[in-house]
Amino acid sequence: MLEKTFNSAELETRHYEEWEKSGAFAAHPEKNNERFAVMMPPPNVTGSLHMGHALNMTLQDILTRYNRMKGKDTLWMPGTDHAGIATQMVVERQLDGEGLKRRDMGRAKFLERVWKWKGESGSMITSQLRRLGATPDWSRESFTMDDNLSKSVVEVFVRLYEDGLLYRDKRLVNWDPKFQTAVSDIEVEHKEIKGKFYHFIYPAEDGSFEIHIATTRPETILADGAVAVNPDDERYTHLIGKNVVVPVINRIIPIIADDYVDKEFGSGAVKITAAHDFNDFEVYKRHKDKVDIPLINLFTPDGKMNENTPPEYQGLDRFKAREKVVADFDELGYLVKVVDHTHPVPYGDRSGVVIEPYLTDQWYVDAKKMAQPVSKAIKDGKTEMIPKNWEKITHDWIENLQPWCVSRQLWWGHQIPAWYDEDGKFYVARNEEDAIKQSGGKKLRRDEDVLDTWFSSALWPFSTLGWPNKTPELDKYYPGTVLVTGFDIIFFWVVRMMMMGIHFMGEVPFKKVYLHALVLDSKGQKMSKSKGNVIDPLTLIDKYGADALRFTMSASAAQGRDIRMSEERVEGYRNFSTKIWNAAKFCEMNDCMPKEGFDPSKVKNTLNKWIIGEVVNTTTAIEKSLEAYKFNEASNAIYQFTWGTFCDWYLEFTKPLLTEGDQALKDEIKGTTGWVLEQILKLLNPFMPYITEELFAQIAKRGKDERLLTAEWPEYSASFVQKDAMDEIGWMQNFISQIRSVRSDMNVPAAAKIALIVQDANAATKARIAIYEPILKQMARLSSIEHLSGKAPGRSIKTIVGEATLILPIADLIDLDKERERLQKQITKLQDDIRKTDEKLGNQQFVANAPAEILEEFRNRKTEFQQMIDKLSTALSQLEAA
RNA sequence: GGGCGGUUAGCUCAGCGGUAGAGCACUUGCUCGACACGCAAGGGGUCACAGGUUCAAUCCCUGUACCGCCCA
Repeated sequence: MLEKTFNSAELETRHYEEWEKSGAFAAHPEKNNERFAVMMPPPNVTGSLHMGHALNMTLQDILTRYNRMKGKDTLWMPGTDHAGIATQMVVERQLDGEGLKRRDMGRAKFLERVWKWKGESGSMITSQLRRLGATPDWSRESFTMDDNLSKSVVEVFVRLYEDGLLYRDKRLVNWDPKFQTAVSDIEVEHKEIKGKFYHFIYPAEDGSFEIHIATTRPETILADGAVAVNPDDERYTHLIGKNVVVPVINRIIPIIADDYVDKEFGSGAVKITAAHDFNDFEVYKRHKDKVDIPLINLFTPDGKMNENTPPEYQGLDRFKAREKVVADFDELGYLVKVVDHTHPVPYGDRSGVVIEPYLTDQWYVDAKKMAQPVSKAIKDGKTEMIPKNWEKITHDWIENLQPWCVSRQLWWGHQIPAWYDEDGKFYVARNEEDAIKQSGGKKLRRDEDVLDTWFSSALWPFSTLGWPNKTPELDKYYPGTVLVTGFDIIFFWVVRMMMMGIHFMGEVPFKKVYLHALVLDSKGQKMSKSKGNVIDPLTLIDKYGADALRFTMSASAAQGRDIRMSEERVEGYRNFSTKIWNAAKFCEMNDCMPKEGFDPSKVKNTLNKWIIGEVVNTTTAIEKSLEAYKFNEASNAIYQFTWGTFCDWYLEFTKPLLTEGDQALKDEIKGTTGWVLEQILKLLNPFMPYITEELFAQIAKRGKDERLLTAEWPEYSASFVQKDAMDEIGWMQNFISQIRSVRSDMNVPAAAKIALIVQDANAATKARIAIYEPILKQMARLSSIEHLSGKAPGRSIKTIVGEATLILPIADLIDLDKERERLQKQITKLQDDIRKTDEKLGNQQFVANAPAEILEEFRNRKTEFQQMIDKLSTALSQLEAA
C-alpha cells in the first residue's frame, strides 16, 4: 500500500543510486542503433550548482531521458572545466587568509595547492547534478585538464600556429589590474558611469596659441604623445604640424590630423595616448611612419604609476594619480573646467575592477578568419540555432570579430607550449624536446602563461571523445545532435566550439543549438551574491523535491524570454507531484493497476475510448513540443492531462461505475485506469523522474531491473483517437458543468440532491442520458432524471445543453429575481454575440472573400446563438408567468 | 549612437490572422471515503498608443512611448 504522502528526499537518493548502478546512463558506441549525443556545458569544477545550471541540466536531462526511452543510444557527455581565473582567485584568497602569496610560493607549490583544492571541492558540483536527477554517462566524465584533454590543447595550439591562425603579437590588451592578466574583449563589461569630463589647456611650444582638450582619464595625460584634430576642422587646420607642450611633464608633442576626430564633440581636439587607449592606438598606427608619437606605458601591472611618470607620481594608484593630475593642472592654471559626464567604463566581468588598455606581448587566435566558416555553416543550415533570432546576432558578431587574446598571466591552466631562447626568439612545439631540436639545441625557457579557459572548452566536443586519436566515440558521437546552453555564452563558447570543430574535424560540432534564457529573481533582476537575491536550487530540492524544481524549470522554459524564478511556482509543482501520488493511491485502492495483457485497442466503453484517445493526443503534443524544444508546451500538455483530464474528469466518471456497474465494465475500467496511469508515469518520467519511478515500482509487479529509466516511450495507433467518443464525453462534461454552474449561481447547497427534468431532448441525447445516468447523478448531485412530458414547472431554473433544456424544479430554493437576472444576463450576452456575427455576415466583402468554412462557422454560430436565446427567452417568460 | 527583445487578467507568463488562455492570487460554496499541497463555481482584459494592410488584426507592416538586454 502506498504511504499517505510521499517522501521525496528518501526516494530520491535511493532511486538515483539504483539508476547509476544499473549502468543505464552509459553510451554504447559499439551498438548500431540511432544515436543521441549531447555535450554538457562543463560547469566550473570548484563551483556549485546555481539556478542557471538547474535549468540547463534539467532541459538536457529531459531530452536525454526522452531519447533513451525512444530506444536511442544516448551519450550525454559530462564534465567540468578548470575555470582559470575563478579557481585561481579562490585559492589565492585562501592563501591570503594564511598570509601567503602565490609568487612567494612559486609555481609548482602553488599548483599543488590548486590541485588539492580541486580534489576537495571538485566532486561537489557533480554530486549536486546527481541530486537534480541528471543522467549523463558518468563513466566518461572529463575535466579540461585531464591528460588526454590537455594533449588535445597542445595539439590544437601547435597546429593553429603552424596554420598561421595563431600568433604572438604586441597589441593593446584589456588588462585586469586586480588579477594582473590580460583578458579577452568579451570578458570586459562596459558600464555607463557618471564621471567627469576634464577640460585642459595645452600651450603651444612657442607660446603663440593654446589648444583645449578634454578627457575622462586625466592620468593618461602623463603618456600623451600627440593632439589630434579633424583635417576638415577650419579652427585647427593652420595648427597641424605645430607642437604643443603637455603641462606638468613638459613633453613636446605634435598636432596631427585624423578623420577619427569628431569636430562636434568637445573642443574638437583630442589628446592621443597610444599605449592606453584602443582608438588612440589605431591613430598611432596610421601616423607612426610620418610622425613620431611615443608609446609610453604608465602603469605597473597592478595599476599603479610606474617609472615612466614623474617621481612624485610613482607608486601612486591610478585613481589617486587622476586626482593629482587635475590638481597639478589647476595649480598651473591649465585646468579650464570640470563637468559631469556619463560615459562607458570597461570593467572586468570577474574582477569587477576597471580594465586598462595595456601594451603587452600576447598570443592571439585569428578568430575573424576562423569564424568565417562558422557563419557559412549557420547560413547553410549545418547548424541550426533555436530560437532562430540568435543566428543573425551571431553573424553580426562574427563580422566585427577582433583577434582573440588567448594567453593569460595565470598559473592555473594549460601552460602555453612555446619556448624562448636567450634572444627572445620563440619555438612552438608539442614538448620541450621538440622545441630544443627546433632551436638547434639552445637552452630554452617555457612561456610562463597559460591559455584562456575557453580555449580548452572550445575543444570540448571532440577532445572529450579522444581526439586527436581516431576513436569509435568520435566516429559515432561527433557531431552532436544538439547543444543546450544559455544565450549568454554564444560568443564565449558556442562560436568558438564551432570554429575549432570545423577547423579540426572538418564538420560542425553540433547540428542544433538550443539557447535557453537566463534565470532571474522574481523581480526580474540577475541573481548575484552581492545583491543577495540568489535562490539556491538545492534548498528548493530539499524543500519541494527535485521533481518539482525540474518541472518548474521545464514549464518556465518558453523560448525567447527570461525566466523569473519564484518559490511559489515550485510549490505549485510540488502540489502537482502530490496530486499524482494521490491519484495513484486512489487507483491502488480500487484495484486500478496496470494489468498484464490489457489491450487499449480492444476497449468497448466510450469513457475508456475517450481517455485513451486523450492519452494519445497528449503524447503527440509532448512529442511535437519536445522535438521543437518547446519545453513549456510539453510540460503543460502532461500537466493538463494528468490533473485536468485524468484526475478531474475520468477518475470522477468512473467512481460510480466502480461501485454500481456490471462486472465486465468494472474490469474494463480497472484495466483502462491502470493502463492510463502507467502511460502518465512514462510520459512524465523525463520531467519528474523520481516520483514516477517510485510509483512505477509500486503499482505493479516489475521484473528485476525493470525501470522507467529504461522503459520504452509509448507508441500508439492513431485509431485510438475516436471522434465519436470525444464528442460524447465532451457533451457529458458540458452537461455536468452546466448544472454545477447553475447550482452554484443559485446558491443551491452543495450537498443537496435535486431532481432534473430534461425537455426537448432528441433520441441520441435520451440514449446518452440513460447510459450515463449514474455518473450524471453523482457528479451533478441529482436525485433523479426525468424527461418532460407536459408543461414545464414555472418556478424552476433552466439551462441549455445542445438542443435540450435542463430544468431544475427547485421551487423552495429558488430566488425568482436572481434567476430572472441570470437568464437576462445570458440573453444579453448572446444578443451581443449575435449582433457581432450579424455585422460580419451583413458585410458583402466578408461574404465574398472569406473562406467557405469560416462563413459556415459564422452561420452555425448564429443559429446556435439564436436557439439558445429562444430557449432562454421561453424560460424567462415562463418564470414571469409563474 | 547601433542592434535585438518585451509591453496580453492583481502577479508571473502562454498564445499569435477568424467568438481572448494557464498557473498563482482573489470571491463564494464544500470533511460527496485519492488528494485542503484538495474539490466545485465565479469575478477580472478597448491584448501599451497612433496609423496602415486585410472581408477579418491581440496576432502582419510603419511609427511613437516606456522597460530590458547586447554591442560601440
